[in-house]
Amino acid sequence: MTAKQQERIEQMLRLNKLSVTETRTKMLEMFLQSKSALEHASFEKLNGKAFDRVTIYRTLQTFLDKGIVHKIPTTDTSVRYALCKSDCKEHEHHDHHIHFQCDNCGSTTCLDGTDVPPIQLPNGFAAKNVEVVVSGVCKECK
Amino acid sequence: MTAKQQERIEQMLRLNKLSVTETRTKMLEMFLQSKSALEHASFEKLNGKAFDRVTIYRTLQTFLDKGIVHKIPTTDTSVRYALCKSDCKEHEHHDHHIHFQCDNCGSTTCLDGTDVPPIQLPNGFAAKNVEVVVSGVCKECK
DNA sequence: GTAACTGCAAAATATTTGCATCCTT
DNA sequence: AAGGATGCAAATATTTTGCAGTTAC
Repeated sequence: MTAKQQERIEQMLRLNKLSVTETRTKMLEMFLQSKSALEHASFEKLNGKAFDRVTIYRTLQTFLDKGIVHKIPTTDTSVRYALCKSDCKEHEHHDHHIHFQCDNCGSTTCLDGTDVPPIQLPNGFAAKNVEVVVSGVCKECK
Repeated sequence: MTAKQQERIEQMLRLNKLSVTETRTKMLEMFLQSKSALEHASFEKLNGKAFDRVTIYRTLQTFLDKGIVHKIPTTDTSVRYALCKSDCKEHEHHDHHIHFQCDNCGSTTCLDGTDVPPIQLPNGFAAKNVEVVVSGVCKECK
């Protein structure tokens, strides 16, 4: 990890009033380095020293609470997480981007440059958040 | 259950080469009567005789395999199911409608009349299916 | 030093599998 | 009668909780 990245991670944690620990730093490092969304299992099967199962659950929950990561909806039971953009605040997410799930390699990617089109809802429904999950074949697998 | 509904359910099952059993009939009846999507737990907490846990798992999987129901993506771990339109075939779903998840009552609804807008993907990605999940406050809770 | 974080053990939940029995065709 | 469907028991897998020891500030 570069000094710059280390700095960035520490800042993310401090901004959210979280102490800088080894587990949190390494998990955030994984998020920053990964092109696709991560799931609980991603953190368990590390080469070398793995994280404790329980700590992973708790750390992911903390990151969610603070708005550092967001969950990505899936049709399988797996829950996937990805880093939020910098303008997400606690309990106030602004992730208006599209998620892409590859049927071939199973990876989930946030397509940051792609906007979610406006959705027309029936009368009586008030939209607060829109999630778009496109599935198909990703760039790498094509 | 009306005779007409009974007839409809039997037809759904026969069309998919499934034998008409009490569990399947009652579960389909629940799907037909429910305005919102159902989850595993919905079938467990029935007044009166409940279904066996394992049978529910197996029946939902069978319905999925045959294209009778589809899964709805969620950000919590819960998996929800809703009836497919009649033109869904085995392993070939055509559910291009929007799902609405209420933050207040937790219900998930299929908005059948609402179309999914075309999504522009980055180069290299090939879309096969698009899922849109809007969350907010539903008609009933407003 | 204190509060927050982690790791182990164990409890609570959720899901899957095997097999004997029962029901639909 | 035969194959499929169900229900029970038990094996797995997943998630949560409690608590004692450790680390960050």
